[in-house]
Amino acid sequence: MTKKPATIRDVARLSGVSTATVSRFFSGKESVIAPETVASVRTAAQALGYTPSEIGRSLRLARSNVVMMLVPDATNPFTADVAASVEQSLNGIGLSMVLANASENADQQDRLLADAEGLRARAVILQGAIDTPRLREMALRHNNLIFVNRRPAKDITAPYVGIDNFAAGVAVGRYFSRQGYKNYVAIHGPRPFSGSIERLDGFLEGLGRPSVLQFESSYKMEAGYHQALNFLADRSRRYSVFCGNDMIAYGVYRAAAELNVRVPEDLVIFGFDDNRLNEWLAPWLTTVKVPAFDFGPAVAALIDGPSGNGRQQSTILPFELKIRHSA
Amino acid sequence: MTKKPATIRDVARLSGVSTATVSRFFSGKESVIAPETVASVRTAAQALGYTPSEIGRSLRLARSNVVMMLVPDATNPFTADVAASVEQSLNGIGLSMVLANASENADQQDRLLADAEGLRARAVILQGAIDTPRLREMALRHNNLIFVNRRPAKDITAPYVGIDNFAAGVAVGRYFSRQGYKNYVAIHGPRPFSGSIERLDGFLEGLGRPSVLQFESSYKMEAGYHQALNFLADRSRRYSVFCGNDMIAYGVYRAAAELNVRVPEDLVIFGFDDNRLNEWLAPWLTTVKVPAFDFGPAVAALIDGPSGNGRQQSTILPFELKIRHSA
DNA sequence: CTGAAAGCGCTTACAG
DNA sequence: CTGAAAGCGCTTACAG
Repeated sequence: MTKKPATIRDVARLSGVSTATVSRFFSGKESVIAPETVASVRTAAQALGYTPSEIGRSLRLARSNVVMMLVPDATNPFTADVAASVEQSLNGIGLSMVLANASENADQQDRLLADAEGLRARAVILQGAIDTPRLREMALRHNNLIFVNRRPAKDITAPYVGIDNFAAGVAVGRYFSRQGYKNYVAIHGPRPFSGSIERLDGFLEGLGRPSVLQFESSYKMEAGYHQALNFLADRSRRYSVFCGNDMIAYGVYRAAAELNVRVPEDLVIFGFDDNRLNEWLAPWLTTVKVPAFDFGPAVAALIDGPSGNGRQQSTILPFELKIRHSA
Repeated sequence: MTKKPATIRDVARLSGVSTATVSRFFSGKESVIAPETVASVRTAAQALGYTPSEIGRSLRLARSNVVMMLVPDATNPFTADVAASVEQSLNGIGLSMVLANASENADQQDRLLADAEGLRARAVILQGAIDTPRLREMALRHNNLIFVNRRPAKDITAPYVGIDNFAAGVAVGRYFSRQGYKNYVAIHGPRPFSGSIERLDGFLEGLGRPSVLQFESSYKMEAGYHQALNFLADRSRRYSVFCGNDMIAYGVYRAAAELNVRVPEDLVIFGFDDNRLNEWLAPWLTTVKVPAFDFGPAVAALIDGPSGNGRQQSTILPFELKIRHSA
């Protein structure tokens, strides 16, 4: 800052009123103030370019208007859409959202949780939480944690917004089984993410638990690509692959393309999320559609109200199988 | 928050020292404190689950550790990569980054600028700034604005980090001209973004200013798709299209696919950014590569130092034509 | 090595 | 309708 910003005292002085009155003006209590006073405060504030300090206000009110969202990977389009949806809903109730990248890394997540405490964040939204001691401890101390897209660990009580991952896995497993696919492969997400395991377990359940080749992978194209190389070399079988998310599926698809493996003739691919890229760049991908834009209102409802004690129940969003070309 | 968080006073009380000493411990002045004192403070803080309030600290120090980045569209993968790069570099020097979506909307941008002032953000990074009165006024009042990827308006003095968009446009124009392309089309980004016009003007310059069909478009797939429909109906010509960014190019490509227009035989497409999706989902796209991951260090260098007065000169990053299949 | 004290920018119950 | 005053959680120059 070149000049230091004007304070409430500067405005009070210039308009010849007390800071209390200026404060009332900026806290939406204009109706209590005499019209002439309102006018003079407004003029003074404008002349000084005054914007109330959120810091001062937060300190006084003992709560900030900042909500922090932790995401495992901000470059994932599905994650970005969920974040955009939540941000919009939050703005609608006067809150700001801060986005931070945990990068699928437990230490990084814990560091950011500490930051959120330091900022006295109004709420912490965890997209794809990793179960760590720090997180458990924080859940004990606060009731402002919201889990999105992946459930909290069993013994953490906190609201969850997202689909029923197990049920979705079951639906995919049943579909595979009905279609008569063979040579099942599951490239699931990291085990520390509860959602990864739920999707996998559901899939096994839906299949009726026959043998399934399992690979653990981060939720990235690169990882899906490398995992696919593990089994695609064997050209004698037609594998049918359930991917932990669409990004993994893109990676598998690319590996197939490079090896001249045809989809779906020689390889079946099923994704998860139905991120917006599918419509434009991967219209061939059969996947589970998760309604990214329904997250915002559901999350906002959990924070709503000045007291911050929105209802604490979880919201289970619907999912849908989107059958397209690849399966 | 269930219980209200512990304060520095609680820790002081429990450990039997003054708040000054606790403060010193948490501000990295441990070396000044007697070892036994350190130990007792540490124990007390742990017992109470104490995390220093960033709000109290910010108020006292009259500066926060928060940097706000405004992006035109967080779901654009290029934008997301630049943001990730900047965030990482900022974290490296103890700063937090807040991401907010201006959504290519002047009013929304101005609202967020006000938020940034309220938060007393250490710096405001504008990816794709829109030239508004509010922005000019703010540039006058502060010296903590950093323009990324699109230059500030001519009469705003603030550092810029990004490529030379005009030069990149020239390079593409020359390439079109050398290849003997005809029926030039430019689908450029919104005029309020200086970068859009620089790319377009450069393109015209490189071409030698022959007639060019021009369409203004937001930087989105949807928009590129709809703009392409304007000229793709005319099957008698082989158009050669310079797109304002890769997202627009994806939209054009989809329109072509739907109309059975072959690329590059019947239609030439040139993108801009070379976002990470190209490697995986659009390996056919010829484009201008902008080094997304070089932005972070360059931006951090402008903020560096506790006084916050990093060198104020701009950084011009290199660009590169990536010739692939579509042009 | 340590503490008492002032003050950062706000808001609000209280009194008028 | 308005103001004086207390206090939110910190840090730091000053004194010891």
